[in-house]
Amino acid sequence: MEMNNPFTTTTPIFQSTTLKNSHTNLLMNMLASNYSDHHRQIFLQDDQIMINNNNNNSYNMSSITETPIRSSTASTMINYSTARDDHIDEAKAGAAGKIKKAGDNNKYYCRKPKYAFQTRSQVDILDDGYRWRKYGQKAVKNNKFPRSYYRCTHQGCNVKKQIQRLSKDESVVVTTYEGMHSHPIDKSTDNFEHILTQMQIYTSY
DNA sequence: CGAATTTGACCTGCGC
DNA sequence: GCGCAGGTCAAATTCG
Repeated sequence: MEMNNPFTTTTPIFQSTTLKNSHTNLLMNMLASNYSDHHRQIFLQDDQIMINNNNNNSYNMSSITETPIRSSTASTMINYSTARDDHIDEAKAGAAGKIKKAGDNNKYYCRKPKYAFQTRSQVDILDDGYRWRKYGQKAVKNNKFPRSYYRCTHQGCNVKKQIQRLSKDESVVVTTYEGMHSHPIDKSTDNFEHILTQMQIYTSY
């Protein structure tokens, strides 16, 4: 399963508006200019996401095992991680890019990219150009705000995202995407500047 | 009336 | 096994 690593795209932010097939990548590129480990650390503490700093391919079963990359030049995008895919790949057990199934060394799940970024925003739902349907909402431990779960409505595209507001800083919204869209963006990108006005990139601390 | 959301039930992994 | 936490399902409800 070939996956696009979003961080490998180095297109400058404002030239990348031509990347109409992935508005998410656009946002990530936009954020890819002001990264610090400190940001990531803050996020990890707030959201209690475990991170695998050793990058030693010892992935957990958990869908939130992290594989940080480009630690010196990445972005306010918080992390890049792997999520368990739906189907099991038994043919390539042990190969890079697979997650070992717990309790069964012969079964490996495929990996999907999973990444998050945080923005300062008055509204929870930022218009990223794709169409989403909400399918769940859960209370989160140690957070007074609920987490909302969305799926891309495009047929055959099972990209998901989660949105939650931080308890410790109510102005910060964390959006986590899982998977890569397999189709063009659903909406015009004309409103991209409107997105920018919704967001204030997290540059303090 | 069809589509989207709400929301409690249900499922799974994990730690004890 | 049991309880907790996070994630998903799906019937009921609301929305456009």
